[in-house]
Order: sequence, then structure tokens, then C-alpha cells
Amino acid sequence: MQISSRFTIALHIFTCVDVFKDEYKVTSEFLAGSINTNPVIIRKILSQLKNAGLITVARGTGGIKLTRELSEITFFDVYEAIGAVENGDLFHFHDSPNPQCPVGRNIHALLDGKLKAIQGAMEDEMRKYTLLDLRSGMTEFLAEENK
Amino acid sequence: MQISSRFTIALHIFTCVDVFKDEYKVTSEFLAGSINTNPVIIRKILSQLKNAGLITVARGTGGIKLTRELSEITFFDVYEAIGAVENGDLFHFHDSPNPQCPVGRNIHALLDGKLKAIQGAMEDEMRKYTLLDLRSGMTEFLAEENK
DNA sequence: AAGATTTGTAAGTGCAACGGTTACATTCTG
DNA sequence: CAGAATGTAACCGTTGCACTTACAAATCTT
Repeated sequence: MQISSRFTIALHIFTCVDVFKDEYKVTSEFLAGSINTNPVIIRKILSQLKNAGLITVARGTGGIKLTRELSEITFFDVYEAIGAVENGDLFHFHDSPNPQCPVGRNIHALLDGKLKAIQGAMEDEMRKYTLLDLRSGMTEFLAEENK
Repeated sequence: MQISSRFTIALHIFTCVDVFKDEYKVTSEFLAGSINTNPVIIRKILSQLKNAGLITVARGTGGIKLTRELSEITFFDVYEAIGAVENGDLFHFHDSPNPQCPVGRNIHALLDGKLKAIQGAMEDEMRKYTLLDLRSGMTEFLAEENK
């Protein structure tokens, strides 16, 4: 299993919004064009980002605005907003191990801390990258193209 | 999305094999009892662990043996054996972003390294835990129960 | 050699999430 | 009001997961 493409799509959206904000009206239609998917998919993701308080979306007129600086939004914020992982648990624990079995009734408590540490390592790394990193990286790529 | 319960089941299996190896014949049936699932599920997972070279399984007579010391098998080895993540990629990248769009044609290259770093942080943490840690943790839990 | 036990595997079921799509009400601007 | 955009509900097809039944292949015991 993989973490939903909604996560990478969200990052793609943020990049587009900033890159094109002065040049085009960045609507769900426009974004769907760059991402090559359906506008409704985009709107659903925008909805999640809005509910998480990362952006505002203007109805009718269209237009997406960040509520914070690019440097103040990390990959982790986006990952959380998207709900990329059910109940916040990366690992799916098999339910109801046999309580009659000594191993069965203790395995959950035993594994829990270690699995949390593993997931935590991933999430901590996610906190290191901001949307500003993404934006400046894209600027470099585009400059390279225009050489 | 979550990482398949086959991963936690595999860890459960390893724990049982070691805890019960002198006391019972540890068959797929026996394991299914502790884990509370179907023997065929267990056999499939055993098959993957075997293909990865972590264990040998005796047909007919039953019996599971590790090919290395408990301390020589990490959570990462198990995770890899199980194929918990498609193509080895934790993140699902939306396919075919629009190559006509400057962002679309560069987003993949831009994100790739960062996503790999995030996945790498998780996998490195996985390498820190061995089956021996699991075994000794279980021993402690059981000692606690018998107090 | 026969019978019992166990693994290996194919085939099929039900379910849930994902990505996609159509359709339409709602909201805002001009 | 007309036009443009978002918000959502409803539905589809596909895929992977967990589970189950069934049976062939391998191995041990007697």
C-alpha cells in the first residue's frame, strides 16, 4: 500500500498556486490541467486544505490564498491536512489477536511504541521540508530550462 | 492508506516461533490461533519470509526455523520481505502530470529526492529494531504477568 | 507402502478506498 | 440577472486486502 497521490497532488497544487498567481487565474480547472486529472478531484483536495486552515478558497470568482507564508507550511502540515493515513496510524495492526495466547495478548502493547517511533521518524523528516523549499526548487528548475 | 497488517502479523509470527518453539509444534494452524486469522493467511506470509531467505519451512512435518540469529533480523528486513510498499515507493505519485505545464513537467524531479529522504528516515528507524528486541520485550511482559 | 499431517497454491468472495466522472445547487462578481 | 467558479452528492470501475474452501505435493510414522 502507498500513501495516496492526494498528497503529491496537494504539493503540486501549492507549487502551481504560487508560480502562476500573477499570471493566470488559478482555478480548479486550471490546476486539473497541469496535474492531468479531474477538477472535482482538485476541489476535494482544496476542501481538505481549507478545512485544515492552510488556504482560503473564493467561491464564484475563484482564487486560492495561503493563510501563512510558504515558509510556514511544512510537508507534514499538508500530509495531515490530506489525512493520508487512517486514524493517524501508518501501520495497520491486525485486530483481535487471541487473548488466550500469552503472545497474542501482549503483542499490541509490545509493538506499539516501536511502530510509533518509526512513524515519528517519517513525520519528523516531513517537518523539515516547507513549501518555500518546493517553490525555490521549482524556480531553479525553471531557470535551468531557460538557459 | 496504511501499511498492510501482514507486516505486524509477520512480527507476531516471529515472536510466537521463538516463544513457543520448545513447548509446541508451531504450525500455520497454531499461529493462526494466536493471531486470530486463517492458516492460509499465515502460509502466504511464511512464503514471503521464506522467499526473502529469513526462514525455512518444513513441509509435512511442520516447523519454522530462522536462517539467522534473532539479533540479525531487523524490522526493515521483515518489511522488505513482506513487500509492504508497492515498487518500494511509499508515496504514490500522480501519474502523467501535464508536460506542457512548466510545473507539471518538473514536479516529479523536484519532489523525488525529498520523498525519498522521508521514506528513508522511516526505513532507517526500522533498521534499529531487531527481532531480539521484540523477543526480550515479550519476555519482560510475560515476567510481569507472572508476578 | 499406507495413512496422517502439514505446507503450497489456485480460485473465488466481500469489502473498502481510490481515482474518476456527471450533474447540479450554491456563491460571488460585474 | 448572467456568467463563472466552487461545493457536494451520487455513482462507476479498478485494485488490494483479508478471508475462505479446496486440493495437490511433500514429509513423517508405523
